[in-house]
Amino acid sequence: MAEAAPPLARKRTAPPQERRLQLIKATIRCVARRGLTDTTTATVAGEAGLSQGIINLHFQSKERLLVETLRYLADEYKRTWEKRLQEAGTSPADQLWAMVEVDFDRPVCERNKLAVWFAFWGEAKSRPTYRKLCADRDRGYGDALRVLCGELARAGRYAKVNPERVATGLSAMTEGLWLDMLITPQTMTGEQAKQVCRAYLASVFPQHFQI
Amino acid sequence: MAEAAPPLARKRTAPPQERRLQLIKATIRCVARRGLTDTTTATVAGEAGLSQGIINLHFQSKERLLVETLRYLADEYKRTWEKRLQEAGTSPADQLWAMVEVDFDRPVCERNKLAVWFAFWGEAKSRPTYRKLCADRDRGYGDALRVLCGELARAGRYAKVNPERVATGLSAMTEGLWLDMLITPQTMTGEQAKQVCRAYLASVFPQHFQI
Amino acid sequence: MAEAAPPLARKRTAPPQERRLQLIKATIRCVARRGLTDTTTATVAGEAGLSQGIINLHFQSKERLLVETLRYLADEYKRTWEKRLQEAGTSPADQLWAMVEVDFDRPVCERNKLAVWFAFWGEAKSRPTYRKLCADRDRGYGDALRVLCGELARAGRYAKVNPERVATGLSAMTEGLWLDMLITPQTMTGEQAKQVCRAYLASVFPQHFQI
Amino acid sequence: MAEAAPPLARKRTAPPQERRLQLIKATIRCVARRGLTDTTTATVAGEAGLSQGIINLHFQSKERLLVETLRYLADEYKRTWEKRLQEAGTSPADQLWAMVEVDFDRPVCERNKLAVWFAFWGEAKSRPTYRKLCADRDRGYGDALRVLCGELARAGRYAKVNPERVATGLSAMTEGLWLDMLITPQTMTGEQAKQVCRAYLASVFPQHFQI
DNA sequence: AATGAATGAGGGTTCATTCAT
DNA sequence: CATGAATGAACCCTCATTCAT
Repeated sequence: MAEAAPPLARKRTAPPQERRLQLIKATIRCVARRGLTDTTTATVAGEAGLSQGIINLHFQSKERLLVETLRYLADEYKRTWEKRLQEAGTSPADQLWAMVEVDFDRPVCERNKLAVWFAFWGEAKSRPTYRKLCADRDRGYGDALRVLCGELARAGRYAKVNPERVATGLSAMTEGLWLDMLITPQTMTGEQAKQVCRAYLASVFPQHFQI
Repeated sequence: MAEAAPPLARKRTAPPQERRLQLIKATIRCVARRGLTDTTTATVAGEAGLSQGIINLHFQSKERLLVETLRYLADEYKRTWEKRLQEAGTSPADQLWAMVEVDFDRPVCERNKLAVWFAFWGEAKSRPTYRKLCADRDRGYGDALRVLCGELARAGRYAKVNPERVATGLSAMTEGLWLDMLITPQTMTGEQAKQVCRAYLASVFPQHFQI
Repeated sequence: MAEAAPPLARKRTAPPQERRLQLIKATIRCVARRGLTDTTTATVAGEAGLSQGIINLHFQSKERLLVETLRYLADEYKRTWEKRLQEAGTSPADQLWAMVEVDFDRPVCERNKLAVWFAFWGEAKSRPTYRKLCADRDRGYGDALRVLCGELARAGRYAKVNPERVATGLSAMTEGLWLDMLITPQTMTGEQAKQVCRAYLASVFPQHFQI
Repeated sequence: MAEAAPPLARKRTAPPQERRLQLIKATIRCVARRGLTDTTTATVAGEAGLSQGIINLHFQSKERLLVETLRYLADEYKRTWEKRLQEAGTSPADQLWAMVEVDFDRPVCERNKLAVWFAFWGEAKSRPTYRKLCADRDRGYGDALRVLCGELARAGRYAKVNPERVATGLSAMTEGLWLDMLITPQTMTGEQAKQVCRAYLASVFPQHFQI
């Protein structure tokens, strides 16, 4: 997993923030590898190379660890697209494409993380806490997409385009493509997924996107 | 569901096939209401109004019950779109639209069932059995979509359209829209979802779909 | 422990009431043998010759088992003195003495049960539930004692006797004697304890009790 | 308790003897407030305002802390009645009454300490160490009582009085009254308890005690 | 002398499964 | 075919104890 080179002897004690992150990353690997139903505190602690009690020491409960893991993913997601958006310049089309790429590049689009997203979505209906965190992530990304589609539609005189619907459709499409990457990784790669999205954008905004 | 007229008092014994279906339906309600991690055999049996041991009696194990539930959903899905396709006439555009509608109409698109799909997808990475069943469903539907998109592309002289990518994108979009219906049901209904898909089809096949 | 002759093969299933009693008796033995702090659900289940989960099956929680055990002891105590009182005839002195004897005869005064009473008293300050049950037992017995002392005081023209105080003192004395039986069983037996009480009664009601 | 004048900021290090006492007092409060089963090393350390590891540092183990706490109570008890006995003059009756008062005055008779006594008695059957300490306390006090009752019986020509039994009964009575103070504090105060004992003594030694 | 992060054995409890009825 | 009392492995969590600081 290419972790930062650890000190020769693993420290017996570490700053809380570091331990928490270590455990969250172990949780992601664990949920990806075994699913949420087979992820136990022992499993996560073992994956982190730490002892049984460590999770309750740092997170009070397994449930809290899971929530913090979801929050970590959502934060990382947001931080990533906000950064890429800044780097993408000022052209709405470039920005829109940058948003698409975020979804299919690291650090967001690792198969482990996709698996974890689906694991939480799978519990979302019955867990308001999860649902809210998922909804927030969605809304943030979706709003940015809507703004960009709107700008593009006006800029390019795409009279018939309903930016709202295009943004919603694009956002949905990336999530569906994640599912394909999760379920049939051998027939759907990040690059292919980008092309599918590009084809969509090309058909909606033909002046700005070509396949 | 037009069940066979029940006797006045609920039968204490029933044909196995009927009991199995009853338990599968209880499982769907249970997983939707409580999530996979909180779904227990007792919970399902209780939801079905039956006794503790009933699941092992009819399915040997909890795991088998879950697999059969997933299989039931996949079968129902397939049966539904095959039937609608037949009823849709011979126009590729009509057929394509029928396929979209299947995804957002009953019996496929109930919020409970969406929740269950996501629950299984959430475990799919770590459970080859689930993954295979999910992949089969996807492939079946996707293939049909590809054929229809191909026919339409040829029929309409949509030279630039890559039917493969359109089909993949459309299929992904419906799954992503399901997620929206699951996570934010108040901002995404089946009708809205259809319109988002229609907008997509209209931009790809403007001669055949209008918004 | 002189249980009712069991069937040759111990029944695998038993009426709930019977199982509960079996577990309560095992709890008494366990608490007496190991103390409340070292009494675990595993310990009790083992003592009863049953499996781990049995306690939660029949009592929902360890705490409930303990409360029911206390309630059992309190009920048995009450039942026992009420019965003895009836059998003791109508003379207040005889009745009073019967009450004393109850405290130092079976089934109430077994060393195991004394140990359990003290175990609960030891937790009573911090557990209102225990305290209430203990207070109820005390009050019931104390009230009966007060009535009898009052009758005796009037009947015998013991002008200076304050029946309330005598009853309270007598009740306290028996509890303190239980402590002696618990802590130094080799120097305090039930018979000796009775004599101590008798000496007390003889000094208060000399016409009715002789040493 | 006239502690040595503390420095402005609480000392981070203190003489071991002082720390031990501090922890013993914290233990008494803790056991009284939460019971022995819910008293943890963390709880005691927190009550003392000190850190997790402090108990093992000063007492090696939790068990030793508890034993030392019991020993502290027993020592304090002995010191207290020995001192009061000295101050009580030479009249056996006065001395006897002083012994009774010790049991219902500070520092012995605080509800917290009563609770702790009962907590240890509750474990005494299964813990020889506790039982021995309790027995020693009892014996010391009981012996003194026996001597005094004997002196009084001879002095007052109480021919029929068995001093042994009276002493045993009196000692038992005070312990039983402690139980009343513990379980139903609103209906039994130290003063009332003394009166109950006084009534007992008045009936046994009418020339020396009046109600 | 004191801290508090870390450990890991063991606690109460849950739950898939069994089996006598 | 159906029940539900019983089992026991495994879960999450607690807590006495250790040890680097």
